[in-house]
Amino acid sequence: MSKSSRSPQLRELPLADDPLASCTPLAREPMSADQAAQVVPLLKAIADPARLRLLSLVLSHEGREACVCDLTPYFDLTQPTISHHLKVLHENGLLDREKRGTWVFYKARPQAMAALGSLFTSGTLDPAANDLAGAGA
Amino acid sequence: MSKSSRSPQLRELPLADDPLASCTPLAREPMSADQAAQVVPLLKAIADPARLRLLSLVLSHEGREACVCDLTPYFDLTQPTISHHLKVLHENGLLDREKRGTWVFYKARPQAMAALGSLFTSGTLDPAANDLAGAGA
DNA sequence: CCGGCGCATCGACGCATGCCAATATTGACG
DNA sequence: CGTCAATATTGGCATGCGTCGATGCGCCGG
Repeated sequence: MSKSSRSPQLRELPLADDPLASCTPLAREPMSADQAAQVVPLLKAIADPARLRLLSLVLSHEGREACVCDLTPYFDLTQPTISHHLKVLHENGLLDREKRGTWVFYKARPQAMAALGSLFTSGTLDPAANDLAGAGA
Repeated sequence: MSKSSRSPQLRELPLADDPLASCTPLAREPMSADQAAQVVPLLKAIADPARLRLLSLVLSHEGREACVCDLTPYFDLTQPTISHHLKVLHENGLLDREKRGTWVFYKARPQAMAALGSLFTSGTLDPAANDLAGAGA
């Protein structure tokens, strides 16, 4: 029910050919538009060089947290821009935000990383790890 | 050497606190701008609902390959748009392109998925899996 | 040889996004 | 209470990107 007119010759391989393709949830079954709409914001959030590095910097920092003044010197960007990117990461549940005195600390959320990793490795999107979307805004 | 003036109180945790953060390459060490520039195009490629679903559709199809006429009916997009998205996925090494007669088949590249997954799970970016950038263009 | 079909390319349009300068806000400190 | 430091917000600008319609190209059947 997928062909248009004259169906092209298909390889009717029973799947389970190479190890990778049969275990990642992306390959288990066609992802629905709703599922995609859930995950894409997360991917968009890390699909930026500054944000990906920010995330990595926070993750590799002591206590997996860092204040803005720790992160800014790593970039050629202005402080408002860094702040903007951190906001995006926060609104998508990738970073927690905690104000301590004058400083604002951003802390990594392992669940978010797990949710992203599960796209490529583990079982289907874990709904428990998916609630991370409710963190921001 | 990272504080600005009066250093805020830091948690000097020796890391290795929870299982996840210490094993993903993003958390091992601060990602360099060059590394980010390598990975970001891949992330951008899948950070789109249509492209993510296309990738999933191909991955879950028989033989992990599909022709355009198989994919188009899943979307409310025009054929040129689908073709454009497939081109993006191809240029970033996520899909292989093979013309068989009238039809063009797009086939998943496991190495690309592995490269992406390694961001969140395995060791640092595998250079062997990274050559996938040279597939397109 | 010709008509149709599958797919790609092109050009244009509108919206989203990254960036900065300027300014506002919040908390610490005297 | 006034000032300064750290961070967030705003507004505006330029670029990027997703989308479509129109069109071009290659392959197959008649």
